[in-house]
Amino acid sequence: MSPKNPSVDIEAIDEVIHGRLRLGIMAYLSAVNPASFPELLDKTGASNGNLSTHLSKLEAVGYIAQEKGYAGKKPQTLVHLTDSGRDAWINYLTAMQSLINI
Amino acid sequence: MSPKNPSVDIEAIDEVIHGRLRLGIMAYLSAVNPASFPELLDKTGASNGNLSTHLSKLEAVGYIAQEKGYAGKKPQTLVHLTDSGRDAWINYLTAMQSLINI
DNA sequence: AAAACTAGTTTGTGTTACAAACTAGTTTTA
DNA sequence: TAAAACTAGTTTGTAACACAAACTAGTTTT
Repeated sequence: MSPKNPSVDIEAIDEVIHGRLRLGIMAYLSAVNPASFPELLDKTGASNGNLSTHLSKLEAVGYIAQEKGYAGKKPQTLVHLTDSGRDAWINYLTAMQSLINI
Repeated sequence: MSPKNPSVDIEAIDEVIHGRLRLGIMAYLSAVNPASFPELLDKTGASNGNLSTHLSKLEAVGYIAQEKGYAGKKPQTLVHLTDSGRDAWINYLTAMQSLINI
């Protein structure tokens, strides 16, 4: 419950998703699931380090899962959106929509 | 854009607006313009200090203007959305929409 | 066998968000 | 008429965050 009664409910915005890069990752995964690390690098334009960090953050809250395997002899991380992540994404969209429409 | 090759243009998201509280401020001002400081406090649920800081940030980039006057003998700051701010808001909505719809 | 490339992770630094503490004036209460 | 409480903000200190550079580790090419 909000302490006041705000008509712009910014508390409803999930900060874990809201961060710009994580938002991009989630948006992309909502359409393409799973996606590889290099694919996300390319689509989001992030640096390796930054992508790695934010994937860890999304994984820590259970919105994605990183499946570390191999494509031939090269290591390949596949990033999956989890059920919980998809739920959170839907909630985020709903919250943003009601905020934007006031 | 083809649904098989979605792109996520996170650069298009205006970070000044994207911050959660600033997003709330802009969203509220897009509907109620101008709004007083206490009104924004109430509607966003922010603390005074935090609201003050973020208003300064929005003012610094020219998205809002703070008109400091009096209501009777009490000081009253009226916060106006500027034309530039309204443009930025429209652009933000557009960018978010294309990111969300992939 | 050295160089270059792929696929990431760790680390260091500047930026940001937030609330607590503060300033300044006004109204109420004792 | 003092003191307390309230309104309306601003400044400041700290913890969290974003980001890129540097690093690890293995693979392929020259």
